[in-house]
Amino acid sequence: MQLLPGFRDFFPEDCAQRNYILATWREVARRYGFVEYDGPVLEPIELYRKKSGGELVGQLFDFVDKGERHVAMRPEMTPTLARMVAARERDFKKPLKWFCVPQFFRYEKQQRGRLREFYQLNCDLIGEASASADAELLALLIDMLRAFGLSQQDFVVRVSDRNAWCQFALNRGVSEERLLDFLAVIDKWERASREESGRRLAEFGLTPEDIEQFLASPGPEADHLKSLAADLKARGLDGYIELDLTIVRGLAYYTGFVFEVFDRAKSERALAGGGRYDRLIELMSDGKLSLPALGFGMGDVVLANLIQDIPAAKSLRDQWVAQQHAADVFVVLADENRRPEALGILQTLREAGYRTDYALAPAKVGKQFQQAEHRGATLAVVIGQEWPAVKLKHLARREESTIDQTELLTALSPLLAKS
RNA sequence: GUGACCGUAGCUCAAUGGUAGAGUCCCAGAUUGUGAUUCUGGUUGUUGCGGGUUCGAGCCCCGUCGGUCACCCCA
Repeated sequence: MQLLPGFRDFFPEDCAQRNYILATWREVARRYGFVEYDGPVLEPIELYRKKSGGELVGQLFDFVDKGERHVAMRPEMTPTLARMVAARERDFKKPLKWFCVPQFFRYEKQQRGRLREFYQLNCDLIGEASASADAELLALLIDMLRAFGLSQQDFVVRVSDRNAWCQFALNRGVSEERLLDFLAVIDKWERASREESGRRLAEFGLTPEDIEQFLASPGPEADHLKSLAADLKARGLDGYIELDLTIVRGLAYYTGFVFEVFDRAKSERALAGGGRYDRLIELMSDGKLSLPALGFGMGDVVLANLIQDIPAAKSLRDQWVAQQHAADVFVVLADENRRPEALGILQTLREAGYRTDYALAPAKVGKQFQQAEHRGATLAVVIGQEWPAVKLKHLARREESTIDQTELLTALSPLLAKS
């Protein structure tokens, strides 16, 4: 039996690496005062038809359940979040700072950095319309990536503003109904040829020169981004962002400020992306409630690739993983006749909270030390003929002492104190 | 969904159309109570799968499944 395409087994090492990412996401989000929430993995398909539109609907893992409901595995969090907020908005003080680390499903052809199943950190800030909220979210995003050992040399946040383009277009006579079509041309600007873009722009009475000129000197339409940059400069984080108006993003619901994160080497896909969606909650609540909101998503697949590529980030991760797996104490049974005493010690150590391991089957002492080494143990306790005395050995320092077994716990604890 | 390339041991890879191999990993040993290195021995394949051509196919042809990359889009 082979795996379904785009799905993963997590063997212990993979699982530890995944958990490292999830744990770091949670730690940094909480550092910024965000609280965790979650929702169902399965939703009625209408939830996504109503909002996501276009691409995402075509990528749904959907089916009809036994109650003949048409359902879909969640491909993103924002619709669920909007529903949750709309349902109990009055129970929470504003602004809401919520995050979650859900597993998502999208029926796409898999490639590097893109699977059919993945984890994604979602951070959303709801109920605050000011630019300071935009800056706060960007600071969180930047610190999040820095927590993985990534630096200014490794990634860049490209920030943009859809409103700047909307004003630009309206000032030049583009009708309001055609704004989304116009944004789609800008979205493809970097990937399409100049001729191709020119042909599309002609429909709006514009030329590539108009676009190039605006990109070079945006004018007052981009003032919002300037105050954003000032905020980040005060935090010393301005080196991580770049103004790039070619960022527009595909999703239809973004209303203003938008951004994407890329690795500097450009060898991976986008690491994260997000922006403002000030009208979405209103749409999801059928007009009953209107709250400004913004958020971003960061997937585990591209991030894991980048961590693997950047030595500093890789070494941080490996350190974390090794520490997760390491045993504190390994009990070496040097004399089979002392097995009952050894099991007693083993149990005492475990009840004291130490990660303690031993060889299940009788084995030579040398082999048991090999196992202790392999388990990353800090200490070995040798139990044998000298009972009731035992030997306590610090494996890395290769220092051994003989003590009475009743003194074991007091002798152990200073050696295992975390530095 | 479209196109190009790829598919050999758990992993990394060899094998002019002529008996499928190496390294690594794993396991067991090297004068009966201490970790490394080393040495010795051992296990592993319907060559992704199914057809076809041929005296003979890992190799050539077709299909299929899976992977990689590009398009598309995004995490």
